[in-house]
Amino acid sequence: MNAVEIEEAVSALARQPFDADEFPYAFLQAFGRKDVELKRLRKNNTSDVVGGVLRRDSIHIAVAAPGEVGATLAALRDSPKSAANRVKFLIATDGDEVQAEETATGEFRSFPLPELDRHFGFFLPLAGISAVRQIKDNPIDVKAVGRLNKLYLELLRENPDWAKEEKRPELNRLMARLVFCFFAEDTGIFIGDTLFTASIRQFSEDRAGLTNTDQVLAQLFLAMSTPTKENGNPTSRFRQAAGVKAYADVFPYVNGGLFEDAGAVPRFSRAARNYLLHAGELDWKEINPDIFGSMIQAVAEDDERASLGMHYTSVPNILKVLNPLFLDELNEKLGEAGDSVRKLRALRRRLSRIRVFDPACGSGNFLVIAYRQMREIEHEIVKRTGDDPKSVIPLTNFYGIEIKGFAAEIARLALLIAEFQADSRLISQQAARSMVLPLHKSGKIVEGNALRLDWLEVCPPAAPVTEERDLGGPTGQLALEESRLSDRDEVETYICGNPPYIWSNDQTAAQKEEIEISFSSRTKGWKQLNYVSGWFIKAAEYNSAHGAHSAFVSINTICQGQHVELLWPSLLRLGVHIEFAHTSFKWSNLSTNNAGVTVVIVGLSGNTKIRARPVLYSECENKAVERREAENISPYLVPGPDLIVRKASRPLAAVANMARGNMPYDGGNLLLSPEQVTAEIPTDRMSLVRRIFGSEEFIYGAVRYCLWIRDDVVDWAMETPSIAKRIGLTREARLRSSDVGAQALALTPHRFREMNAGNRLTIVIPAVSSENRPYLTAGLIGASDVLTNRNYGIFDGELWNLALLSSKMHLVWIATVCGRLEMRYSYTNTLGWNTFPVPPLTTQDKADLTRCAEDILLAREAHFPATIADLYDPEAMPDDLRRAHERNDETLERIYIGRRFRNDTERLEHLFALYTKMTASDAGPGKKSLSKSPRKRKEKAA
DNA sequence: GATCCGACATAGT
DNA sequence: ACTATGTCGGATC
Repeated sequence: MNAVEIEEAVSALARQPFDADEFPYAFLQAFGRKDVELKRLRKNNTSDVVGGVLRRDSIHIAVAAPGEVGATLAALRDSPKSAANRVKFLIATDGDEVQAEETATGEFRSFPLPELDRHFGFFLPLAGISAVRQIKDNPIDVKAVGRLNKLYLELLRENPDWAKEEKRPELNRLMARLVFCFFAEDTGIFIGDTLFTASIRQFSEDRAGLTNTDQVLAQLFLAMSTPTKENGNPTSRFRQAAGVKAYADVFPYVNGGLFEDAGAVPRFSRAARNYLLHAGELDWKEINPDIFGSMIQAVAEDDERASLGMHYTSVPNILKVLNPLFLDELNEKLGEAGDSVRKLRALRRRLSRIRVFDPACGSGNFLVIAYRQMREIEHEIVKRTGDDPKSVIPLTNFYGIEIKGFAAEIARLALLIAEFQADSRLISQQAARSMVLPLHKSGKIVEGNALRLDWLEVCPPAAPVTEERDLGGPTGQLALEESRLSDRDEVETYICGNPPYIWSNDQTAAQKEEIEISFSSRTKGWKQLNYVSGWFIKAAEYNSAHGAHSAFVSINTICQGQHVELLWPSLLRLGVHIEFAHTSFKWSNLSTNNAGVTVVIVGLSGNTKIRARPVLYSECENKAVERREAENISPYLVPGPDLIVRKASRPLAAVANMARGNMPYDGGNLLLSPEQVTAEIPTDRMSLVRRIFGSEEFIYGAVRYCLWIRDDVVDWAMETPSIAKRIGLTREARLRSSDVGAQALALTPHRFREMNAGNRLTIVIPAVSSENRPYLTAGLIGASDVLTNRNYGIFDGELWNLALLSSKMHLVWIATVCGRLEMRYSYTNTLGWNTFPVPPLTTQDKADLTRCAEDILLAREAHFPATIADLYDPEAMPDDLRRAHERNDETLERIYIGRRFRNDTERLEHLFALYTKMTASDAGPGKKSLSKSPRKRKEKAA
């Protein structure tokens, strides 16, 4: 259940007659507990309080005798079972009053039962939704979205023609208008705090099956789009001429684009009318334009309705972008200005010339937060100078591109609401009301595809702000004056946002084409770029040509592995630099079903820098954010030069070759459990069975077998029916695949896609493994064992290679240049092993390293049967194994520089330097040519 | 013929 | 429902 559904269920419960026996279960049910769970709870209730029900890790709830609520809550609190079962909430009610306590915080609430729905945010953790302050104290956003969603669906049901593409904009506009009207009547923008809802209730009829709500709404909208004599200019068509009826004439002129014309209104069924009135009953004053906006976005999108838009960027994450991008610097300037009126006024002028542009703006979160923060700074300036408090920050300085029409509409509205709220809060309610109408121009939000639009047309090259404001809105006069005073001031542009991430395999043809347009002339590998790359290149182009600065939240792989060589040369060639960055952190917002993705934030400069030193932020274990200054931040988001490690098909250093394991591509038919081996494979065919290792088998010691059938023994293998059957099933599975490569493999169904194996021994390294272990866990498997594609192997290689793989040096290298799965290490031969810089090794070096590798293996063996996972548990790594690794590191690092490295930073610096040297001598003075050598290409063509 | 990747996937607890 | 930690196979080179 999402928050909206829970709100509805809780409201329903609050209205129901009180049933003492059932209430605890009904309560749990309202918070999304499943029927099976409730059934189990009824049978097996461990509460020791009379009338109590206890659910482990969740709640201890009891129905009290009339008037005994306080005593019952105390009993719940004192019950040893509450603590033992780590209960989150204690609740007691007698049917009239409710008392509740959150155990973790001690927060206490007491309220009449019918008001339960007002407090549902308090209990949201019961449903696994961690309540952020704003939602907890202010469930209005959730309620509002739920009710609008109902209305939207009902309107579509009643007016199927409005679901068509060409009608959608009108429906979107209608919803935005309604939100504005609800907001306006609750904030005193309309005179009388129920003017809008009451007018509808009063003047629209409610007869069975028929309402004229649409006509009434059309009248009200007509009034709001038509000037009165006082505020119209002489050419306006005034109310009377426009045919505005008397009951609508009490509404003010609003226009501002939102009410540009009367607009069409769809038919309202009786239910739709009720939903409309019901929505109007909420108190819209406290709406959060950011939260509400991102949630309401889902109302109009079929694919998002299930999650109800809980995937928006949270305010803390938005600030991680905006603060280093420009807000920190403004606050710094504010501090420096002190009480100097001249400096303060200059800073205020600067604020009026800052443009914020989000080319993936959704419902405008980033823009709204940026606006709010800028208003706070301006407010502080005004407090110190005593100047006119009317804001000089025009909404027209806020630009956006959004592909979904409804979201774009909401973004414009959200900015207007944010402005009104800022005026109310920072100046006065009265001033806010007097300034708000008629609405002036909101942010310039363009509906369209950001990768196909010309950003310069959306947000034209910096020019002084001289935009005529609509009929002297709140900031118009002052903004004009200011801009006249300071035409020579520079306009600053900051690009920000959270664009969509789609990896190359999941992109649609259209999306691929968009990437092609931006990248095909820049890089060969554009087909493998993540969709988000499109925003980076367009921002870099804009920055570099117009001195803007940009910062995006992005999937972290943009700064890892192959992406670095695919994307970053194109960016760096434009002369942009990483001005600040935030290293990987896990995406999170209010949602229970958070997107499973790890992100970075990358801030790009224009071709001039505003900061002397770039700043690198990273989240420590305790969630605090560490701030480091650096000479330069590399595309890998580590301090260091803009060095890019490119895939190599052979090792640069004189080390063994590494190949990938073997991909089954078998629908599970070539793989066997030990039981299947005993049951299906006759003893005289056991030579066809080998033990096979994926990452998991290697790390956890799980046992799995496979059919390993060389071409010369296929016929002999096929004699056994159970084996023949498995081969047949493999053929079918491969034929079913949509992949042409897989279908070709159907011709050799006895084979894995590859058949790589060692004759003597194989050095193994898992493709994906936990980042929590102190070393990469390479090891050995036997002569007859084989690998799946989840491992890389050095077949029949010398043991000193294992010493390299097991070293801190290698870990540091892999952690930096290879890709990651979330935070896991994602090892690859071409990026990690073949590029690993190793100095030339003497025979003695190799002998020393071989001994080190043997010692590591011996230390592991001493703990038989501990698995690799046991041995490298970060908390419990055995001392002798740790010492063996220490000796290995000591030996290897002496080979590099004659002593131990002081830390990982020094290790990485040295490795990068060595890499530069090795690639320079390798590719000659022309430096790395992107393509293969001419000779090789010819070979390929032949 | 060989691969890097995943607004992830899934087994445990 | 979190937490921990790696499957699997495809479009692409």
